[in-house]
Amino acid sequence: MPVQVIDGSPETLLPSHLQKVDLKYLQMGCDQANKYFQGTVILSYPLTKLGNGTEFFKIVLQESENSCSKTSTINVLFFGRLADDCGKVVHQGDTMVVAGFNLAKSPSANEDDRHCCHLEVSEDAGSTIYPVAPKYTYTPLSHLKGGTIVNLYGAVKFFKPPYISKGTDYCSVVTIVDQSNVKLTCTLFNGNLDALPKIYKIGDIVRFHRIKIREYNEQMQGITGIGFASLTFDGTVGAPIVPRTSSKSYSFTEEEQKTIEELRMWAASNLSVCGPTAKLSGVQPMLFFDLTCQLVGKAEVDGSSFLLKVWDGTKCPYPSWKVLVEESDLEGDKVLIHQLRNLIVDILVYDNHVKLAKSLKVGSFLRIYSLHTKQASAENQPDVSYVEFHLHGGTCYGRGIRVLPENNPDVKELKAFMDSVNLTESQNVESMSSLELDGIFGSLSLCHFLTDQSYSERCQQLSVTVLTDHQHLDDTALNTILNSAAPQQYRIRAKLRTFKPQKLYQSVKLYCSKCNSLQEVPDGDDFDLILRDCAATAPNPEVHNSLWYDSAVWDTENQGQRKIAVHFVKHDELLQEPEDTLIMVQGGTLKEIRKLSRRFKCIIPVRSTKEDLELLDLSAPFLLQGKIWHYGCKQCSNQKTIQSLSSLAEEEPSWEPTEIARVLGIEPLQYVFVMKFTLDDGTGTLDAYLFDYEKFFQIPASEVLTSSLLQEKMEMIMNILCPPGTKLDDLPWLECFIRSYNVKDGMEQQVCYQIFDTMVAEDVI
DNA sequence: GTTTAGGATTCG
Repeated sequence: MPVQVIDGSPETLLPSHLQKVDLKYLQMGCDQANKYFQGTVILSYPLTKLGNGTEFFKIVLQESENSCSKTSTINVLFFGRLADDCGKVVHQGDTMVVAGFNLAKSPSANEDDRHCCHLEVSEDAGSTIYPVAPKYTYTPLSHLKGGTIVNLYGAVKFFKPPYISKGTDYCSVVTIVDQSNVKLTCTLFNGNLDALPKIYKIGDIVRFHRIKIREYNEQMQGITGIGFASLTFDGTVGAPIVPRTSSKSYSFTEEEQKTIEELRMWAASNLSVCGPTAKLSGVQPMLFFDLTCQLVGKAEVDGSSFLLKVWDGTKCPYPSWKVLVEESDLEGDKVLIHQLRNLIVDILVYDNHVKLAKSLKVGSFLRIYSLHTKQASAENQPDVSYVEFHLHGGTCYGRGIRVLPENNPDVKELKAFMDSVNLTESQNVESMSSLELDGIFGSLSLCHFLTDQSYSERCQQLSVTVLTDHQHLDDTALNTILNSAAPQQYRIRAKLRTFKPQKLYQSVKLYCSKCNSLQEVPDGDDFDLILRDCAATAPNPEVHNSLWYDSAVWDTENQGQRKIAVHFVKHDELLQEPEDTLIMVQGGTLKEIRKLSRRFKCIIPVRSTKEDLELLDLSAPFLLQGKIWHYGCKQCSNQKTIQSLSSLAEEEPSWEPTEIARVLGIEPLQYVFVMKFTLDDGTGTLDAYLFDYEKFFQIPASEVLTSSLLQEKMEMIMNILCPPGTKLDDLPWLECFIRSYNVKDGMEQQVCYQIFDTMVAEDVI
C-alpha cells in the first residue's frame, strides 16, 4: 500500500525500522532506505503529465520543527500512480510522512531557496506516503457561520442526484440535517461525477470535509470549495459502516463510526425516510415515485426526449404505453427485450436528462427519481386506458437518474428477484399477455380485480410461500427488523437457510390455549399400556345398559379373563348408524380400538368403577375420531362424570369434539406444528417460529402423526422450501409475514419472531 | 478563471 493514512502519532505508528531524518542531514550519497521525512504541505501544484505520459505531482513540504530556518522547505516530486493517488488527496496544511524516497539534486534550488536536494517518490522506487490524519472537528449544523470552511456530518433529508449543469460541472444539491434539527442545503459542483457524494437514498449519512459556508437568502448554504471531500454511508441502523467515496485515502476513526451510528439512530426516529419508492407491480396512475430497475434498452426519440426500456422483475398492473422507435435506433439485446416484453416499461426522459440517459450502459442498474406515471387513453379508443412513464425535464424534487453499483444491497436484492423470475417467466408471462390481449383492461375497477388475481398467481410462482393477507405492504429487510423495537409486524422476503426440528414428526406438539402450555404428543405405546392396565379389571356389569346407552360384552380367545365391553350411545332411545355413533369402550387393546375407530364415528375409552363408567387418565386420549386422537390438558381440565354425555345424546348429536370436551369438563389440547425457521435475506439472519394448526402447510397438524401420506407430503414441502445441500443463492424465496414480540428470559428481555398469515404456495403443495 | 444552482413536480 503506497499510501497509508496514519491516525495518530507517526513516531509510534510507523514501521519500527523507519527513522526520522532532519533536512540538515539529508545529503547526496547517504543511504536513505530506512529514513523518513515528515513535513507540512505548504504548497501543492496541479497534477500533470510528463512528456512520456507519466503522471506527475509536486508539493513543497516544510519541516515541522524547523520552520524559521531558511532551508526548512524541500520539494517532493511524485511520479506515476503515486502522483495520481496523492494529487487527489493532499491538501495544503496537511502533515505528511514520506518514506522510501530517492534523493536527487534540485535543479531549482538557486531560484526557490529550498533544500538543495529534492525527494523523488514513486511506486517503482518502493516509496510509501503516510498522510497524517488531521484531527478533524465537526461543526453542528446549528453552529454554522458564513465565510467559514468546516467539516460536517448530516443525514440526507433531500438530494438531487448529480446532473449535468449548464456550466462545466456536475451539480448535486443535498440538504442535510443533524441532531440539532437544523437543515443545511449544500450546492455541490464537480467536473468529476465520482467526486460528488454517492447518495442513493433519503436517510443516507454524509460526512463533508472542507465545505464552504456562506449566507444566501438569509440562510446558511454549503458549497464546494478547494479540497472538498465527502463520504457517504448507508443510513440503515446496524448496516455495515462502509464509506462510499472516490477518495483513495481518507481518515476514518472509531469515534467517527460512533458518530454515524448515533446519526443513524437519530435519523431513524426523526427523519421520514419512507421515500416514494415502488415496484412496477405497485404503480398507480398519477404518481411520482422512485424506481429501482435495470436498463435493457435505450433509443433516441428526438432531440428533447430519449427512451429507456427498463424492468424490475414485477409486472405493472396496468397496460403501459409502448413508445414507437425505429428498430435500428434501439440499443439492447433484442431477444431479451422480446422475452421480457410484458415486464418491461418504456420511460421517456426529457431535456436535461437526455444527455445523461444517452450515456447509460444497457444492463446497468438505475434508480430513477421522481418518475411520473400518467394515465392516458388512445384517441380512437377512449375506453382503453394505459399508463405513460415520464421523467420530466428539470430537477425539481430530486428528479433524475443515478446508476447504482452492482454491490448495492438493493441491486443485489433486485438481481436475486430477477433471477427467480427468469425460472418461470415464459409460461407466466404468456398467460398474462393473453389476458391483456382480450382488451378487457378498459375499466379500472376490472383491471384491479384482474391484477390482484394475476399478482397472486405470480407470487405463487415466484415464491414458494404466499401471504394470505397484507399483500399491499412493502418488504422490510431483516437487518432493519433486527434493529427495531418489538412488537411490530413486517412483510419479508427471505430464504430458508435451515429449520428445526429436522425430524418433522417432532414438530407436532399439543397446545393448551388456556394455559399456553405446549407438550409432547404422548406415544401410542403409552396409550397401549394404559389400555392394558384397564383391561386387567373386568367390566362391571352393574353399570351396563342405561337410559342413554346399550352395552355389549365380548370374551377373548386365549387371553385369560380379558373381556371387551362396548357401550353404544343412543339418541331418542334408538341406536344410530355406526358412522354416526359414539361408543365407549372398556377393556379393548390399542389394535382393537383402532379397528373400531374405522367403523364408528367416536370412541371414548373408559373403565368402570362400582358406581359408574369413568374416563381414563388424561395421559390417554379422551376421544378418538377416525385417525385423530384428542387429548385434554391435565392442568386446566375439571372432569365431570360420564353421565354428562347424556345431555348431548338427547339432542341430535353431531359429536363435535369441542362439545364432547365441554360437557366432560375437559380443556382440549390442540395439535400444532412448532418449528424454528432460520431466514436469510442477504441483509441479516433471523430465527422465526412457525406456530401453525393447518394454514401454513395446508396439512392439519392433528392428522400428521397418524398418516404416513401426510408426513411424506410435509417432507416433500420442506424439501422444496429448503432443499438439502443447496447453496443460499440457489434456495427459493419465501414471502412471509412475521411479528416481533418481547419475551422475558429471566432478567433478560429477548425479541422473538413468529410467522403468520403465510402459507405454502399452492403449486408447491 | 471559480460559472454552474441556490430543493419545492407534471408540455412531451
